[in-house]
Amino acid sequence: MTTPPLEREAYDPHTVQDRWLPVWDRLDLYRAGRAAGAEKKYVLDMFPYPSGDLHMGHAEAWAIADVVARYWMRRGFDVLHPPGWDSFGLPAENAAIKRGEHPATWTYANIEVQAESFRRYAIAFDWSKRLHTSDPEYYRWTQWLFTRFLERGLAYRKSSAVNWCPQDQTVLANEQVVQGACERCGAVVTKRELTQRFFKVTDYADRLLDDMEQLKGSWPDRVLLMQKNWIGRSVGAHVDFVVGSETVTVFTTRPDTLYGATFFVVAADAPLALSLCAPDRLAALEAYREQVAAATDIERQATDRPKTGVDLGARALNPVTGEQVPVYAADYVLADYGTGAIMAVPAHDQRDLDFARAFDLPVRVVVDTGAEDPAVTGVATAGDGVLVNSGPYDGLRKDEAIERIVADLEARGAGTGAVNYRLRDWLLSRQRFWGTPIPVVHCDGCGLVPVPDDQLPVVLPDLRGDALRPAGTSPLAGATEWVNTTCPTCGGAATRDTDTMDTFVDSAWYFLRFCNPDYLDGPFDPEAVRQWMPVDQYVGGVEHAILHLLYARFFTKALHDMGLLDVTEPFSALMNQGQVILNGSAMSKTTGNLVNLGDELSRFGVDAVRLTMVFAGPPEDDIDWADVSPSGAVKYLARVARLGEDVGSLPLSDVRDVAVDKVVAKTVDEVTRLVEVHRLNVAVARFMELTSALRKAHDAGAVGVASLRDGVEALAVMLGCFAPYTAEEVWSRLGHDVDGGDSVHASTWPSADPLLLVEETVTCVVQVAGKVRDRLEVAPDIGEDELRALALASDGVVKALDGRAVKVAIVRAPKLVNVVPA
RNA sequence: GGGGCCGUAGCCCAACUGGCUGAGGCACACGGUUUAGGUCCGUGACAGUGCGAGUUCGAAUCUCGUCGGCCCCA
Repeated sequence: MTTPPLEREAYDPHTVQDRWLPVWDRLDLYRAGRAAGAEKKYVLDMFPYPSGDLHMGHAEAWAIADVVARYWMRRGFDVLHPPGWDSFGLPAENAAIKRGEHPATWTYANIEVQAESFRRYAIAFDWSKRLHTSDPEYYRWTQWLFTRFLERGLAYRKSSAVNWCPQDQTVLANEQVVQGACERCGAVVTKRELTQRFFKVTDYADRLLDDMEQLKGSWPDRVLLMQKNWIGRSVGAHVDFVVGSETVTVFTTRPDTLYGATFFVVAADAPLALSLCAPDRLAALEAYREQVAAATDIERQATDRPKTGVDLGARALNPVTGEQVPVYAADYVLADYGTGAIMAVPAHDQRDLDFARAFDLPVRVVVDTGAEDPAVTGVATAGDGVLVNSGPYDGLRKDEAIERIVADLEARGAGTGAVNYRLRDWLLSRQRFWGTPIPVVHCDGCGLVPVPDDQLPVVLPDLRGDALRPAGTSPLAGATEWVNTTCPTCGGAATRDTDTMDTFVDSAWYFLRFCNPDYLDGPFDPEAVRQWMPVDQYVGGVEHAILHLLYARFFTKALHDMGLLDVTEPFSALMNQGQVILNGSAMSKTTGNLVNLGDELSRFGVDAVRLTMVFAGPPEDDIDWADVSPSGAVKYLARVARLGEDVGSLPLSDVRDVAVDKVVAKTVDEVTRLVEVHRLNVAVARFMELTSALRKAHDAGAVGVASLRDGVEALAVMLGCFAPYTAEEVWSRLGHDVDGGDSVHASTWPSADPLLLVEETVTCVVQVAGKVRDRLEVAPDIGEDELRALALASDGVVKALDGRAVKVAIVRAPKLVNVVPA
């Protein structure tokens, strides 16, 4: 191919993009399996939601992951890097209502726009692995998996007080309620008593917690910490209190404080409060319950909130002391945590103490921590200590006491050691349209009947526009023809379940489907999954630290237990890239604080935007677009292109220049290490230094042409992972027949000749009292004594000592000697 | 209230297990190139590492305190 000469004056990135993109498409460079037989690597970004075109955040995340993917390709690994879309969800539905369309119209149009942007952005995707979760070919298998969970009792229905978003008109999982508000729309979440479907995540609480051990070091610590806190395992005991004719079990982490339990509290909104209440207190309780219903969970749990409650006129029998203590209903105890009831130990729990002081209840110290009496100070003592006022347990240390008391409770059948979790089961049903239909049929005769596998998928009916308006029940209920069906078991009249699944169900297993998205005989191809799983590098925002990552881990473990998967953890390594912000705050359409990715790409070109993204700082740091300089990246890339042109046009020769070879080897060595540990910004800095060094060598007279060519070639290969277009341009300038298949993106990562990395002399710094006074060129393997003698005799040292005696000379051969004067 | 992270030039950020008063980029200044204050090439200036103390032969790096910012849990 004859390439038009590159204009000196203007390096136009768009020309270069237009030149290479079609060539790459034809060469099909990134297909998984190209390096069949080589060790595999699976690189994955958290797949995007198709809301409009790609934005700056996408550009950062994919730029980072693409460097990793391309690096591994250059290193000879067989790399899977697939594109896909998390394409069910509310924004499509809301858009469809507004436009009077089907949600698919908006969704698939956006997917096409994003796909084209990814292509132009030069992400090294294997497009043959593309998937969309809203395709019937995909959600068929989401339904199939749901049925498996159902069969194993891992999916179930129950009635409970659930989170309800009044804006989106649907229930939400606990994980989707952030600070009391809907994670998606921000509306304040309320509670509703509804029958909903759940996944039994709590069955896996221990393993989700314990298996994090194997993720340590390759997942960010803070993500592991957040998951740990979310699961919230606490060890303690269940203790049975008898209230009237009922036995009420409480969970406590402090069974050692049973002697200090001076009252008993049930959650005001729990049904238990009503059943324990004395008849003459019912009116007061009802009034209080109304008040409580109006408060949000955040308000209820605020520590500085005045404690309120109602005396239920009942007594609870403490199984250890035989004491009868008063029973209150209060809102600081939550109905859905533990058993919804607690034994209150005001001396050693701050909230109990606050309540005791408000209601003038006794405070009895049973663990002597050495601190002052909580009844006096108002500060509960939660620390370690020795038991007092505790009958036979007096004098025991806290941990001994816990052990003994639990044993005694168990012996008497009044309690048992227990573990409690903060984690709740995952509420998966939604009252919205654009999601995976729950494949269950309601039959009067047979009850709830799962749709048989051979009748999947249960395809969404064609609803559009106003038919999708949320009304508190799923829009699917309005599709009469769709709802009315026959029972797969008895053949009689039956109705379909009208709820859809949380879109987090779709994304809890997509990484498995990616291994072979065309597989027809199951949700994923066991052979392909065995080959590619687990994901070697997962890249995504920290906002999924709990939600998606917890669900994906749960699915992986559950599928493992079903014998469908070998692995127990889906993602071996996780990287959280930062956000792209502007002028110190998040980009937002509503405030106009926004940079449009398409505009930036038009102004600076793809490579400059990609390079700016990775050069701005460590991948996990936020990038303030106002602080960085895409035009600087443009200039740098133009410099590289010119270097490629100049060096490429030198007459071929075998002459080498060891100095150049050394600089190149050193850069290759360093960049390799930097990319391995994802210090991509530093790697770019090294590229810039190498570029300057090669430029200088070239301008100095171009001896050692072979070294120069090899240097530019190595630069092109490495830079190709970051700035694929410019690198290809340079590669082609060096004489490679890209059109014929010799693309820089099919080349091999350079290796640094170890011999070139060895320095034959090292500069030894000679300090006197910590200040540099001389430098010596010494052999790298110089002996300590020899170096000490050399240093002491050096001019700088003699001068600095000025006749003073030497107390000691610290020698760190071969790099440093520090002479300490007496 | 508890726990964690961070603080390097005007700005963004490097610096392996403490060891050469510290990389790269942006912005800036000067010189050359130029019709051009643009591009390019070159040169240069700018930091003693938030502040205070300690440990050490030696501290950006370790310890303590303090100020400031961020995150998680409660």
